[in-house]
Amino acid sequence: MKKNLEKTYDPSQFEDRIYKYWVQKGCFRAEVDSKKKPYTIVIPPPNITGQLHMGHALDETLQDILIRYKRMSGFSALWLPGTDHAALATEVKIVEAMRKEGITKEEIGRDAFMERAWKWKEQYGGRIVEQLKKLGSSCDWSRERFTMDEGCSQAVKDVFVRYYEKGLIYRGERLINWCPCCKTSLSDAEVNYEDQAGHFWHLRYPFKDGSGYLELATTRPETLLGDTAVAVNPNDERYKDVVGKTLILPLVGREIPVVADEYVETDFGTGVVKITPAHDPNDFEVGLRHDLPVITVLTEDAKITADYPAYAGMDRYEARKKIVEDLDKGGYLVKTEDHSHNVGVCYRCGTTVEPRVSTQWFVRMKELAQPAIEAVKKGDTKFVPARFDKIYFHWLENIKDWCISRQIWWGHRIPAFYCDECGETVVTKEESCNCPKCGRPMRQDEDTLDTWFSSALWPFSTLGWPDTENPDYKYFYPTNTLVTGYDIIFFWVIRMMFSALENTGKVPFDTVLIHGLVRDAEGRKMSKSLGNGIDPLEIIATYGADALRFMLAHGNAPGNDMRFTEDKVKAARNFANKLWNASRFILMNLPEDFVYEGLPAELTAEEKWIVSKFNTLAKEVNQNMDSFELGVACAKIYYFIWDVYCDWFIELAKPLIQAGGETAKSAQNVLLWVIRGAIKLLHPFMPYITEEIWQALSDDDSSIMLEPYPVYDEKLVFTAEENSFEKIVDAVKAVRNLRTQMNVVPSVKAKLFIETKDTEIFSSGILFFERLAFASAAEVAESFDVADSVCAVTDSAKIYIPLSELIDREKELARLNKEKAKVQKDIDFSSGKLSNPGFISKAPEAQINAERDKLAKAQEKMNKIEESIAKLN
RNA sequence: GGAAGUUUAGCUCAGCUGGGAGAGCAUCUGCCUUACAAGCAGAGGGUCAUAGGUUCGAGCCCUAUAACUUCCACCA
Repeated sequence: MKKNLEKTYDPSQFEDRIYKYWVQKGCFRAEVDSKKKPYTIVIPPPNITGQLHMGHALDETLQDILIRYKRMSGFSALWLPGTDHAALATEVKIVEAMRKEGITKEEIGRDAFMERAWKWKEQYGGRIVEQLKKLGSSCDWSRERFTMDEGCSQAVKDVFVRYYEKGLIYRGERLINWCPCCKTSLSDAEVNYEDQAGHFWHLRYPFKDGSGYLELATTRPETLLGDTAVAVNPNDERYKDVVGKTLILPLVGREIPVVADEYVETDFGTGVVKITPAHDPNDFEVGLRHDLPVITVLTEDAKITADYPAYAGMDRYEARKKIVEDLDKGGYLVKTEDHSHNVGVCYRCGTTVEPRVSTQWFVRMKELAQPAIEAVKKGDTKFVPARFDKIYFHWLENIKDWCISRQIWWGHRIPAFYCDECGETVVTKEESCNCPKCGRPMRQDEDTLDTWFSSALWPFSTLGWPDTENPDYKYFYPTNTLVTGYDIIFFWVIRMMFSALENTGKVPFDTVLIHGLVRDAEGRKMSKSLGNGIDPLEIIATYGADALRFMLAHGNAPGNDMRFTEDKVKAARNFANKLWNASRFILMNLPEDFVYEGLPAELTAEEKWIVSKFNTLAKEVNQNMDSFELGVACAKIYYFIWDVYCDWFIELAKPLIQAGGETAKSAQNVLLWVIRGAIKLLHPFMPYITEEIWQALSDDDSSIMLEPYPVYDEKLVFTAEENSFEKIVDAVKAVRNLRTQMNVVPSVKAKLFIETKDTEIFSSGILFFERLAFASAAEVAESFDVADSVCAVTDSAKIYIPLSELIDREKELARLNKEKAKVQKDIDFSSGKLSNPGFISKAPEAQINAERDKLAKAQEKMNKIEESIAKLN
């Protein structure tokens, strides 16, 4: 079995090689297997425009940990990968690239543009996938999907037609969010709000009858051109008399009414609002209530329309300036105030969104939202952590209809056809169609669908739906865990929920594991504009994917943000190095002809000690993993490997190996058994190093990925009597501690006299004292009388160290008294608790017994300390 | 305006259904002990934001307060 490991841990030497090995061996492939339970994760498909960032790295790491854990735990575990066409984001990038070449998309036309876009996809779409592989992601690449591949596109059409036939989709003229730069509509979720400094212009509109003016305030004077009314609150005493009167719109001369509407706040501004139904969502609603005309004054790129010659062609901000000027000249401007307000911007290009009236397709949300709310209320789908269900409910309960049509080309074209002759509309899955009324060829809708419309179907469209007999769909759907950041609950999780319930009748997943953001060391969001982003690929190149993964998983709780610091990655790399060297030590100390036989039937006390600790670890790790406490599981494995296995058991094993013969052989088998188990537990977190070590420790080329995950084993539970090695550990610690306090350098060895009732255990541990407690020799007896010595005390032993030349009676007395005070505190605490009638009568029995046990041990220790003090006096 | 989160050692953060506060980094002391100085052995450091309450017992549960962060809505 002996294969050597390189002297230093260098992940760049093996990570890529191992990934290839896994792929070649088909380790990631999930099979439909009726003998196994399925476990499915669908990847949140990264955009084809994307480059791997820390957010992806965290998201993929968590998914890979889960999928590897489940795969090793005997599930048929499918992690289904793929990418998203990212309609608008991609189109923006392509248009940008074309602009540099001096071409516009209108010039080349739709077909040529699509050809170019597909080429772009071929060129860049694979990049992010290759980057995912660097992380060690164990996706089933044979099932890789794309939101615009044939199957997904089919599902999109199918759902659209289904919704249409059920009346869940409609087309209509509404005021929608419009990006004048991307020249498309946006859904509510695609608008971000930011604070902008602006002005508040107080204007006065004259009454037609010459009876003076009505003063109002606005942040957008340029929309005055589209005003069709002025509104006041019906309960506002100040304006009671003006309701119903007519005003003359300055600069335009249009006659507009004063209407009364509850929407107007009496105590904001002057209590008078100009109403521009075509360019403000609230005004639009007011307009509907009062049957006001809707006058669009801005073109699709936010310039004043030709209807207003004085301003025609001016950009909205240019027009604003000019109109304010003109208002001032005309005596309509009362004053200008500074005012900061929230402005909606396009989530892709950051341009200020312009509300605009246009004909769009909408999904009727009320009916769809209800089952999605109920599914989470019933617990069919759970959020981890649970608090995120509040955000989910809040959004769904206040949801408005979803604008799904986009005026761009890259995406799924809306499967609706219109007859230019008779105005008939047909929605169909067919590529083209003729008018059912007049028989003429129909014209397909020019628009495409919101990119999230196809993402919403991802959990089932990727598994073969709408073919509900598809074996993958039948076996792997519904999926199990969805892992994503809290920032896309609205965009994606909610839409998957209602889409799945409506179309498949089932929730798409049983658990949504939410993680936070990876921030920079100062806690700021990583962003391109700040330039504070850290490239995961660079970190991988320097420290290895295992170190990055471990860092991302370690000590992070679900839903919480984390800060990225290189120090944390270094700590993770150091841990990998530690494990690497421990493995190297084991290999170095195996004889040439060694054959691993597994856990020996007879175990020594120290072997039972480590086996028992490992068994407990396996139990806890499984529990933590099952409840998504990955960070906790990770920390426990770290602690076990470093602080228990390396710092204690390997040190204990050294003298055993030196002893040779059966003692050595047993120790070597236990060393191997535990490390093999430990790296299996660690494998989901650090897949590469554990595989590399596994293969070095194995005779064949089997993969650790295919090993069963360690679980708690009842047979490895020992009695308290058998598990007494902890007493030696305590004693060694006490001796070390004492020596440090006495400033004894390690090179000074001393003989130990161990006074204890547990003579058998301590006798068998003598060699450990020599090795770990700087002892030249050790003697064990029930009683000693050692002159001129200092004394280390535990609850089970008193250890005399004759270091006469170092002993200062006064100092030793002070030290023992300090120790005594500490133990006295323990005694007071426990006895106080035990003499509390409330505690005795109400606390669980196990708790009481544990307290009694603690008290007994403390008293034992106290007796020993008092003896030592007495001896000094 | 509504909601959520955070507040624990100098820094970054864990702490599972309530049972004497933990890690990493940093600091201090001593060690090149034949796997590892990316290391080993020790040490110091916390009124768990504040004030109440529930409980035999509270970092954890309840109420209020404060500071910070985020999300949603949005008043022209």
